[in-house]
Amino acid sequence: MNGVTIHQVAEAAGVSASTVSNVLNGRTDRMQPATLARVEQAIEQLSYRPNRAARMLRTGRIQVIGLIVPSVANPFWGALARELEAVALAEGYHVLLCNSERDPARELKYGEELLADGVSGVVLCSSLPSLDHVTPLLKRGLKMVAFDRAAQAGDPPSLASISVDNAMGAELATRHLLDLGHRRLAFVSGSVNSVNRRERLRGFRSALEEAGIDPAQGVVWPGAATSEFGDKESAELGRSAARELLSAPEPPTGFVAINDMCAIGVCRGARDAGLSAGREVSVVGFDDILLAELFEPPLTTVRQPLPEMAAETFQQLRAHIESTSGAGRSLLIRPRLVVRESTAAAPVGGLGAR
Amino acid sequence: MNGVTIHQVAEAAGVSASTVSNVLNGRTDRMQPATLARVEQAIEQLSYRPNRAARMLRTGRIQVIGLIVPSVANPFWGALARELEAVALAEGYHVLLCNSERDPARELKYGEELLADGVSGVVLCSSLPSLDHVTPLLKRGLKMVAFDRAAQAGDPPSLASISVDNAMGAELATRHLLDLGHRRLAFVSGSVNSVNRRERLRGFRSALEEAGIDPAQGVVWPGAATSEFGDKESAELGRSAARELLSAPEPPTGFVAINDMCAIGVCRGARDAGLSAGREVSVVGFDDILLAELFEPPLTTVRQPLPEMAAETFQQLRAHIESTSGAGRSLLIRPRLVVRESTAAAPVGGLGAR
DNA sequence: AAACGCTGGTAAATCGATGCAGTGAGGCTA
DNA sequence: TAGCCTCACTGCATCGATTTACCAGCGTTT
Repeated sequence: MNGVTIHQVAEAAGVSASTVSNVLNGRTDRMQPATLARVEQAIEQLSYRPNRAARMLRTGRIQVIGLIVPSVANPFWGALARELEAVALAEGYHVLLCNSERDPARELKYGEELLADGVSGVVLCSSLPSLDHVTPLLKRGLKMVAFDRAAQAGDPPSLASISVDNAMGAELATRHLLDLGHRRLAFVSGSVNSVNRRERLRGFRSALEEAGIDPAQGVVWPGAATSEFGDKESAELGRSAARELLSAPEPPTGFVAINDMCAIGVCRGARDAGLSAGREVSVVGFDDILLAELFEPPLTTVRQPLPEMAAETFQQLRAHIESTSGAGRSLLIRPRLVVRESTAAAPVGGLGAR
Repeated sequence: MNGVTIHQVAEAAGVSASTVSNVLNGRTDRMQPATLARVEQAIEQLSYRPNRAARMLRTGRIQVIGLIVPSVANPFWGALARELEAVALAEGYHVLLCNSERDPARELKYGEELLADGVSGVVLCSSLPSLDHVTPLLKRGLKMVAFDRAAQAGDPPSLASISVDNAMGAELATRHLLDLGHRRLAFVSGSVNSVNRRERLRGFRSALEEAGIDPAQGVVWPGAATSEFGDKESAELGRSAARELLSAPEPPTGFVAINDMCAIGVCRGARDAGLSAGREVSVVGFDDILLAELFEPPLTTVRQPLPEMAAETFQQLRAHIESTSGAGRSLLIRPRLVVRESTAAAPVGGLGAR
C-alpha cells in the first residue's frame, strides 16, 4: 500500500485534513493562495494519492465504469473496448470488463456485481430484443447506456441507447449494389432475432423498393436455427448461404451480409462455387472490422464509426451519472459506406450467362 | 446505492454485525448451525451485498485484477482478455482493462493507478526486452505476473512469467516446412526487438541446423525500421516481405511468419507475385487466432493454448497475492502445430522450375 | 457596544465492514 | 463452591477521505 494519508499531507502543509480535502476536490475559490500553494506543495512532495476506497466509502461512487460485451474476443467488441477505455481514461475513469456471452442471466449477474462494486455506470452491449431483464438494476439506481442497440418502444425510459443507424447502413449497402447494376440481391443474416438484424433487413427492403424492385424479389437467407453467435458461426453461415444460393436457379449476384465475418463467409462460399467476389458476384459487409481491409478481396462494407460512437456513449453515460434526472437521450449514428474490392459492376446478363 | 448494510442484516437476524461479518468471511466453524441459518436467511431476504469500498478500506485489498495489454482491439489480446476474465470470474475476481499501446510510460502509469486502486494484482502483457520500468511498482508491493514474455536474466526475481515456448514453436513450424521438402526458408518478422521475436528466430535457426542446413541459408527478413506494432502493420509487412523475397533470385518456398497477421500478409504478397500459399509456397503463422482458420487458405500455424495459459497465469497471480514469499515461478507452455492448408509439399526443383 | 455577516479555517461525526479483545453463560475440575 | 475453561457470540476501535457543524477574528452597521 501507498501509506500516505490526507492527514500526513495536512500536517506537512500545516493545515487540517479538511482543507486538503477541499483542495483535492477543487473547492479552492475562497481559499488563500498561500494556503493553497502550501497544500499543493505538500501533496507533491509526499507524492500523495487519495485512497480510493476511503473516498468511495464516503461518496458511494468510484471512478469506474462497467463494460458488458458479448465477448471481447470478437474483434468488433475488442475494438469498441479499446476505444471506450481510451475515452474513459482521458476522463479519469477505469473500465471493468465483462463478457456476457449474450446470456441475459449473465448480463443481469454482472449488473448486480457492478452495482455492488459501486461503479459509476455501465455500458451494456446487448442486442437482445428486450432489455426487461435489467430493469430491476435501473430501479436500484444503476446508470446504464445501451450500445449497438437502437432504442425500442417499451424500453425503460431512463435507458439511453447509442447505435449506428442500421436501416440506413443496410440501405447504403443495398443502394451501392443496385448502382453497380445488380438486380438479384440476397440478404444474408447470420444471427437470430436481434433488433439490429430486423433494422438492417428493413433498410435492405426499402432500398429495393426505392429502386422500383419488388422487395419480395430480394432473397432473404434466414440462417439456420442455430443459437450460436460466434465469429466462426457467422462465417460458416455466410459460406453455406452463398453455396446454396449460388447453386439455385437465377442466383443472386449481389449479397448484403449482416456483418463482416458473414461477408467473409459469403466470399468463401462463392469461391467454393467457382465464382469470386469482386468479379462475378459482389459482397457488402457491415461493421468494418480491421480484418475487412486485410481480407482478400478487401471488403466493401458499412463502417460503424467506433471512435465517435465510443465517445458519444461515454458522454451519455456521464451525463446520466451526473444528473439525477431520469430520461436518457438516444442517438442514431450515421454509418458510412467504405468501397473496396469485393463489389464490382454486375456481370451482363447475370450469372446465367456464364 | 443499494443501502442495505451489515447492521441491518444483523438486526434482522438478531445478531451482531460481527457475526454477520464472520459468516461473510467463512469463519463459521465455531458457530451454532441455527445462528448461521438465521444470518444466511437474513442476507437472502434483504438481498444484501457487502459494500466493497468499506471492505477494501479495512482489508486494503479488492477482488480485482488489472490486465495490461498492448491493445484489446488486437484479436490475440482480445481472446486472452476473454479467457482471463472467465477464469478470474470463476474465482470471484473482476478484471480492469488497460491498453498500453506498448508504451512503457503508459504501462507504468497504469501500474501506479492500479496500485492506488488497491487491486490484488496485475497481469502485464508486455514483450519489451526489459521490465525495469515496473520495478518501482513491485517494490511498492504490487503483485504482478508477466504474460507472453519468457523470464529473462535480470528480471526482477519477484516477477513470474508465463509464456509459450517461442523457440519450440518456431522449431515446430520450421521442421514442418522441412518435412514437406522445403529447403529455402524465410523467417519473416513484423516487429522490432522483442524477446519473443528473438526466441522464435532462435528456434528457426536451430531447426535448420538440426536438418543439416546452414542456418545462414535461412533468409531473415528483419522488417522495416517501423515502430508500429498494429495488426495492419504486421500484415503489410508480411506482404512487402513476400513480394520482395519472391522477386529475388532463388526465392524461398517456405515462410515462417512471426504471427498470424504477418502470415496473412505473406499469403497476399505471394498472390501479388502470382503464387499461392498452399501450392507453390508454404506459409506458417503463429498464435492461431480465430481468423487463422477462416482465412483463405486456412492457415497452418503454431497454436498458443490460450485457455490453459490464462488459467496458469491466474493461478500464478493468485499464489503471488496470497503468499508473501517473494519469488515467482515462471512457466513455459508447450505450443502445438495446427496443420491446415497454407502449407504443402515443396514444388519439385523449387520456384525456379515454374 | 451589541448585533450581525463574512472569511478562512478546524474538530468531529460519518460512511460500512472488519477483527481483536472482551464478556457472560454454562460446564468442568478439585 | 470457588476457580478456571470453553463456547458463542458482542462491543468497539479502526481504516482514510469527506462533510457538517462550528468558531475565532475582523469589519460593518445600527
